[in-house]
Amino acid sequence: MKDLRLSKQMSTKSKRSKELTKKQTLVMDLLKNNKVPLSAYDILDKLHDFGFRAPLQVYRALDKLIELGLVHRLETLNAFVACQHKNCESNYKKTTMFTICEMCGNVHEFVNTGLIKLVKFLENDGKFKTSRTVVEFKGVCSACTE
Amino acid sequence: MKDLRLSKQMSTKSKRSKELTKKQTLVMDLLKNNKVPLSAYDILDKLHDFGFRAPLQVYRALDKLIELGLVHRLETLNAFVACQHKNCESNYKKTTMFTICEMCGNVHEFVNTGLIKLVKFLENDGKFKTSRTVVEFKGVCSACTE
DNA sequence: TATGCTAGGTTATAATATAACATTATAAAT
DNA sequence: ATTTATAATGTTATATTATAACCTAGCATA
Repeated sequence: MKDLRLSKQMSTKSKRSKELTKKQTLVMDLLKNNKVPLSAYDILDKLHDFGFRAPLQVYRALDKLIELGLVHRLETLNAFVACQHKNCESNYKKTTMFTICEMCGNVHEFVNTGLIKLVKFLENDGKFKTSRTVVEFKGVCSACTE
Repeated sequence: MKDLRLSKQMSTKSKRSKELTKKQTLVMDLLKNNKVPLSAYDILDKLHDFGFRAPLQVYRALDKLIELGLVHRLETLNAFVACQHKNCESNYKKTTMFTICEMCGNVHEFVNTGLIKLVKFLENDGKFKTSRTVVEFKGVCSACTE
């Protein structure tokens, strides 16, 4: 026989910490289905018929998704992509890197241990306590070079 | 006796490749005298009495200064700083890194060989030809941690 | 039921950046 | 000296990105 109380607790916790709201899910799914980054206003346009009527609705959903590590913001594009890892859970959530092809717009996300070491070095040295890293390589991908 | 022709040639060449225009110099000097980054509109305000009347005048000067490696754009701030090296001449012009203190606004620019190696690795591998790197560490500097 | 918290709705506006087009200055070439 | 090409400048309008302010609703729990 099920323990309803525990079950309820868990579902509550689950709802609070993991489940996305309807709007958050719409934005997440849209980004997952796009290889290239989308701007907030791209998202607003594409989701207009699903109840997004104002930029703030998009930005609020994005804020939450970014906080959860499910989405990353590309600073050089003012645009957003779904995380290409298994949700950037772990430590690397804020230590990820991107190549951004200026020809085709494709973005590749990767992790590099050197960067992580550098962040630790800065902190151990007492110089700088990093809360977020932004690493973006702009250039041309191999497909577009040929 | 001086060779005036040569002298003239040199001054010409100098003018073309190195000397800044009046407006470019005004922006450069302003940035050099500010420890913290300035936005384009900060610059517009501060230089209004020196003939800057529209954003485009600021952006054009900035474009040139950035092209020359005298100024860097901080993507996470939409703001601009004078280069802290000897003008980022060499190879490192586009491979520089920043720590940005979110408490006091101070910015520190530095070069890291690991980053340069990573760029070369990406390229040698045929994966990605980088034209520009953006590396910004957001966090708290040592002065603000105490 | 009261309380607090998170999410959502809406309007207006702030902040950042560029388009388009006309004019001027400069250096090099003839 | 005049022409030509290039870079810089001036100006107005507009595009793009992001947030403020304020209000309402749902939901969990004390």
